Amino acid sequence: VTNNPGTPLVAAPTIDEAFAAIRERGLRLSAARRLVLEALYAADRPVTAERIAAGLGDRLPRSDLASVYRNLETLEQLGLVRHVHFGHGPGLYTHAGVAQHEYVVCERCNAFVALDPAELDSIRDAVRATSGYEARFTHFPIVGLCPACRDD
Amino acid sequence: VTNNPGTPLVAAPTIDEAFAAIRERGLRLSAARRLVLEALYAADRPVTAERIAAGLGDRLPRSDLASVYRNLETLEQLGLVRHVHFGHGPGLYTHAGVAQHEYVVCERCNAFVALDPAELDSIRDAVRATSGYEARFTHFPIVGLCPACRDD
DNA sequence: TTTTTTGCAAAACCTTTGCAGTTGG
DNA sequence: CCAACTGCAAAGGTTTTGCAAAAAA
Repeated sequence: VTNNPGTPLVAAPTIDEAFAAIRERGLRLSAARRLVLEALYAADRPVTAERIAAGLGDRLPRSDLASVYRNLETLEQLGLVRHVHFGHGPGLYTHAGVAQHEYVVCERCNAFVALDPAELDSIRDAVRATSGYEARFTHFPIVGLCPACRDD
Repeated sequence: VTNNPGTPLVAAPTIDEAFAAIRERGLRLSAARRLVLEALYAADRPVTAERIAAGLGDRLPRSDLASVYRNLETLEQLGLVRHVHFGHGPGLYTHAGVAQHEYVVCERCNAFVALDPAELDSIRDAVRATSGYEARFTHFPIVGLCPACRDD
């Protein structure tokens, strides 16, 4: 099972479409795997593996952290999950059932904005003009100071 | 001893100015501490703490990893050292004896370009216009695909 | 039934911390 | 001399891996 991250089988899948995609790949929809997706769709914002394993603070059944990590990896290969790194600290995972967001994060207070890729095209253009690189802010976001922190 | 990272006592210090800055703060120029700076100035590109402790592959004496980390932190507080995170993997440290570089890194092959902050002003402007955030790419770089990797 | 997946334990990896002994000034 | 610093060892936080038992299809 290999698939490029960011290349979902289904664009912006609902949770049921995600379940179907798992079966279509010949993978099993185990309780633990379903729970990971349920947590991601319930949180609907980037969350840590730890928090998923804790059932989002016991709103859902708890599960084993190692299995959560394994399932997140599998689901990411299927394009059903993505993860992003906000500065130091653990990675944050989201379901792919939203437009493929890119992020701008505050280095100081961790406040973030999630933007549609199209909104960042002017930034991407500026990066391309300056460096020749094709920037993507889905996995590693733009880091800086939010308006509040900028003014101390 | 506290100082904002990125606020060096001396702008773009030579290694000898760095030595002097340590003494001016009442701190000691121990052998281990000198070695950290010598490694950073010898490498002249971002390197891991591990590699510093290994004497850049035995080009310099080896030293203790924990002490290297402690010294890097101290030196960073003095504004003589900075560190940057290129994707996953260990942090990379540089001396501050160059213009305060900002980085653009390839997510795939790790190739990077170090740019002077002024060169990134158009990018910073685009980020400010899009998000209101004041972007800095010194600690967390812009991540994307380099020209070679973009074309597979 | 058979292959995948789980749960637990252990390890891997990077970084920090505690502490007794050493050293720089 | 004495605070600052070191080296070593141990722990902390995040993620991965090995393996026998359990469960999905």
